[in-house]
Amino acid sequence: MEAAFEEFAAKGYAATRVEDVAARLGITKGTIYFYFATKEVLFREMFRHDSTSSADLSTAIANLRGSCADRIRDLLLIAYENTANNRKTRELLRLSIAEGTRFPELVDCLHGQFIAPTLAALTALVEQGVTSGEFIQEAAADMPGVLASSIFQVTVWRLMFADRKRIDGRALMEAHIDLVMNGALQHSGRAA
Amino acid sequence: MEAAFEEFAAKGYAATRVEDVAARLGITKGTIYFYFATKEVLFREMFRHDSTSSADLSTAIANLRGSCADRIRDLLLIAYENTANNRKTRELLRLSIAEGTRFPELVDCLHGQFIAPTLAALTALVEQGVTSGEFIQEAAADMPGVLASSIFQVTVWRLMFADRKRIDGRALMEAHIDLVMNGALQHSGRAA
Amino acid sequence: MEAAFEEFAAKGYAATRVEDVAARLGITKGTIYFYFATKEVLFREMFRHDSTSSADLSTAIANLRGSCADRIRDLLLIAYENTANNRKTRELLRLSIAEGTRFPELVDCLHGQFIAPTLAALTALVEQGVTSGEFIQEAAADMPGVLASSIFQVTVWRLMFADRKRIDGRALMEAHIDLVMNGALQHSGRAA
Amino acid sequence: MEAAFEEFAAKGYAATRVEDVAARLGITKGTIYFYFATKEVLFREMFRHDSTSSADLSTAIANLRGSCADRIRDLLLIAYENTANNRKTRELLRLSIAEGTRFPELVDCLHGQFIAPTLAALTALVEQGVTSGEFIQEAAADMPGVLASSIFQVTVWRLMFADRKRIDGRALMEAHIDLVMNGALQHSGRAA
DNA sequence: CATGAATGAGTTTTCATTCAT
DNA sequence: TATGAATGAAAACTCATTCAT
Repeated sequence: MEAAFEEFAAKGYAATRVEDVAARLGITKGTIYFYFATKEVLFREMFRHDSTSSADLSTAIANLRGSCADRIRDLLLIAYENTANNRKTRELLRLSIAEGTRFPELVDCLHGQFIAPTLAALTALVEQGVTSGEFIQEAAADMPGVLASSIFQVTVWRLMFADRKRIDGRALMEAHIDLVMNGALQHSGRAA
Repeated sequence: MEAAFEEFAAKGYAATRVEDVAARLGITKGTIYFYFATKEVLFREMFRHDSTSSADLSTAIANLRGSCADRIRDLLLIAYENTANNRKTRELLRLSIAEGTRFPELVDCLHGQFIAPTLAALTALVEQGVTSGEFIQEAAADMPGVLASSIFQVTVWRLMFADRKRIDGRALMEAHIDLVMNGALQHSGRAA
Repeated sequence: MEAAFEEFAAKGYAATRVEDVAARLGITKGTIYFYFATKEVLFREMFRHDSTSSADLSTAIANLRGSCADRIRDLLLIAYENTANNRKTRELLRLSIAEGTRFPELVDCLHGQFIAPTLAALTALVEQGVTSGEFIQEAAADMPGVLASSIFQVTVWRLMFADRKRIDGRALMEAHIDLVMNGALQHSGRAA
Repeated sequence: MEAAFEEFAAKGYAATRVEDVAARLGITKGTIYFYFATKEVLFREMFRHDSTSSADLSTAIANLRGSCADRIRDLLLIAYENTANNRKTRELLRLSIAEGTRFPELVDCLHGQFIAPTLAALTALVEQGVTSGEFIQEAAADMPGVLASSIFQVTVWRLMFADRKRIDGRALMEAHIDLVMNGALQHSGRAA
């Protein structure tokens, strides 16, 4: 019965009433308590369930083809679709930010499911690119973090503004990747 | 009495008790209600007060010197200090994400105070850079958004992990700016 | 659970605590709120229930026998028993007077249940009496109102003085009817 | 400062806030407490003041002229103007009915000021009329009460319905007096 | 005299939780 | 399994009352 997700996502942990979750399912409070000992347990299990059930990246990563830059681009776009552009993941991030102080393990769970694997894959690809001479040496250490940043940006933007201020997430992702790869400065010799 | 900020930031709107806010000030509930009609009013006024009172960027922007790239770098570092690296602003962002559905005007207030001015200043600087030939034409449209993304990233990271997973925000900011300016690819001719 | 009547009748709307009503039933506050959304709803439903549930006059009216004067007398005595001499109705009138400004629909409800039907029945009987020549023409218009007045008087008297100043309601009713029918003046020719 | 009357009359004792009374005077709560020890004292003094300050009937009674029937009619009309048709007295009656259980002395105060004197004067006039042969013997005992009843009726009607259901109080009073004096039955010989 | 700030006991209302059926 | 009634602890909010200024 993890459509409890809808309620918690919409109102937050404290403001959600167990009865609301039940009502959404057309059942009564009592039934919820038959399956979950407390509201907190319900929240935890919902969160764990929803953050675990998502498609994992490993197969996608294995199927990447092309230059490192290409594979990074594709990986980021996949990650984008799975997180910033995926309502469920986005709302889990909202809950992580909102209730993170109260439920740190859940935040770490989300980290382990989405953030860590993505950063790890990026790190691997970047290292390959440096080894193969595709990327400059100095960029290696920070590239994974820098590349991932627009995913956070788009996610937060959507959580904050919903439909009030639209943003073309995919275009921003692509522009971001492009700039990080090629740079914005006119002169082509390396500067800074 | 806007140290109500501490309580709301720590526990969120719904989970904060008016009495806790009072206790933090060494006064009683009744006194809070003498000044604020309801808990909601207290929250709104706290939020508005704290998001308005912050130092504005305008003077900082006026004092920027150097090339466009230099000024952008300095502007972003200033913005970083005022937002991702400023506890109050960071927590306001947490509240915006957590309670944004319930209080959209507050989210928009925060946007008007921090996000919009920063993006506007970045846009102006980028345009200057394009006009002066410092930046390539194609980068212009997306650079402001792309440049700002690491601020979101660092903010969200800190909100989620607090001290559990440290991040060197400033270093990431600088690496991000550097990469966006120069690019990561080895070959110096423009690609993609 | 309309023994909430007792509490509201005894103390008025504002001075009655939901907890008192619960205590009278040997249950707790929460249970009251399980059945009634607010104290106001509880009051409204109690009032409506108690003013509606009372025995209606229609059958009693149908069974009246004798001259118009006799039937009027009997009708008034029945009305007296149902209102001035009926604790529940009396207290509903108290609440109507006390809380009428706040709950005008309830006052009108009481009017529709008790006052209007009684006045209508009286009017019908008086008209019959005039048609049949039993009553003088000039008395017709005002008789219903005049006849009913002692019911108000006795009710108000009891509400004000309870047992501190006793009043023989029925005797006063009968004397009232008798006087209205026959007049108090010695000379038997019609005067003024 | 007995315009506290307005507040208590409008909302009843329990629902009136001391602050409302102060606000009506453009002063603050504290000032009220400078003059009156408690809300209850304020209410009592207001009630006593307003029920005492009214014009007394004694001089009016002394000035009555004409037959007993005429003097009774005039007395009742004067009483009507002073009570049923006088907003202040009417509202005091509302308070007597509403808060009578809590403040019985006030009810008795109102009785002593308005009801008892009127009934006493009526009783005296009726006795004169019986002695002089103007009224029939049998009517004597109940006439005062019966005559006064329409005053109660009109008062209660106005308290309950305000402007929602108008009533011509004076016409009803006069019709009532007329009927009690002359009777409604066609045949002029004494019946019942 | 008058006020405005402060209080704290009390009241309405909410809701997680229990449990007999 | 599921429910609906019931609870009680807690939270929002109210307001009579106090009192230093």
